[in-house]
Amino acid sequence: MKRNTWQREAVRGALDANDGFVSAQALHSALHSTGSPIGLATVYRALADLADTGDADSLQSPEGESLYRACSTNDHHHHLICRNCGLTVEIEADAVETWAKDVAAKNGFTAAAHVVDVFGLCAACTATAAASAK
Amino acid sequence: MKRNTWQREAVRGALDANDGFVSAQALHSALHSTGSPIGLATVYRALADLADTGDADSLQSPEGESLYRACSTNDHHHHLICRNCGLTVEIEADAVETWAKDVAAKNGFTAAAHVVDVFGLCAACTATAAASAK
DNA sequence: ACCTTGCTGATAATGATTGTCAAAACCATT
DNA sequence: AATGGTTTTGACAATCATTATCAGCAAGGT
Ligand SMILES: [Zn+2]
Ligand SMILES: [Zn+2]
Ligand SMILES: [Zn+2]
Ligand SMILES: [Zn+2]
Repeated sequence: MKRNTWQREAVRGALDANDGFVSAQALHSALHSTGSPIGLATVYRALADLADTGDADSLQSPEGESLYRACSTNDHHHHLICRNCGLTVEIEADAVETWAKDVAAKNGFTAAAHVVDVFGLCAACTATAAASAK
Repeated sequence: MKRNTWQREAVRGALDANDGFVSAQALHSALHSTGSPIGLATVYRALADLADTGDADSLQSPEGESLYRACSTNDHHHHLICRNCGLTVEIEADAVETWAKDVAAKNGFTAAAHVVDVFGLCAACTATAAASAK
């Protein structure tokens, strides 16, 4: 049976309080800074659970770290992520969905899944970068 | 200045000899098994170089490992990868390219890059899986 | 051949993630 | 509210890929 613990709530809450994708380590730090004594391993476990049940999305950062996010919908969708501040925009892309399905089928592949993420600099970070570059 | 060493050639050659994406570790093992005394750190460095110069493509496996591949073209393209045997098919997707550019621009993002990969089971592996499942 | 300087490789260090396991927390039941 | 079977936790060790060190080697220009 699956039990309810304050630790799980804490992780879920911390995820919700965050706009963009966060690493397990970052989330653990954030929780600690608010006085929570939650353990690191527990944060990892809670995040893995949330990802399993579809309550959170996860992806690999370009550096290979696992990042997690609580999304507004549990429907399949993708993300546009600021590589500087982590700001994330959820995006739908029916065109990409059908394209992925087609290209897999045309090549005889089954059980196809896909990874589609766009990384960039958000408007705010772009402005900051331009200012500091002068 | 950039020097030519047999180590670099060895890594490039080993990459070429391989159909799909490989990890640095796997490539190092493969080289060792052919009697090459090349060092692990050197394999990592050579692969990073090849990826930098566009002579190799790299991506993060779903498990977070960095994988490399020598592609037939150095033009921008994506991959359809068998998650069982590693067979890789290079795919172009102009539609996806413009979509990625558009979605970034429409949200005020600059310096946009994207990660687009399709994972599945190739025809051969699908057949094998079906047979053993019976 | 000589010299300068980039390259190599054995090894240590790093850093994220997972495994361990006794103690603590849950929760249905008494 | 106390009990007991089970799950979860958390401090810490263990993994595992990747990177940093740094002294010795070698590529290329002279
Ligand atoms: Zn930003
Ligand atoms: Zn999709
Ligand atoms: Zn296959
Ligand atoms: Zn592309």
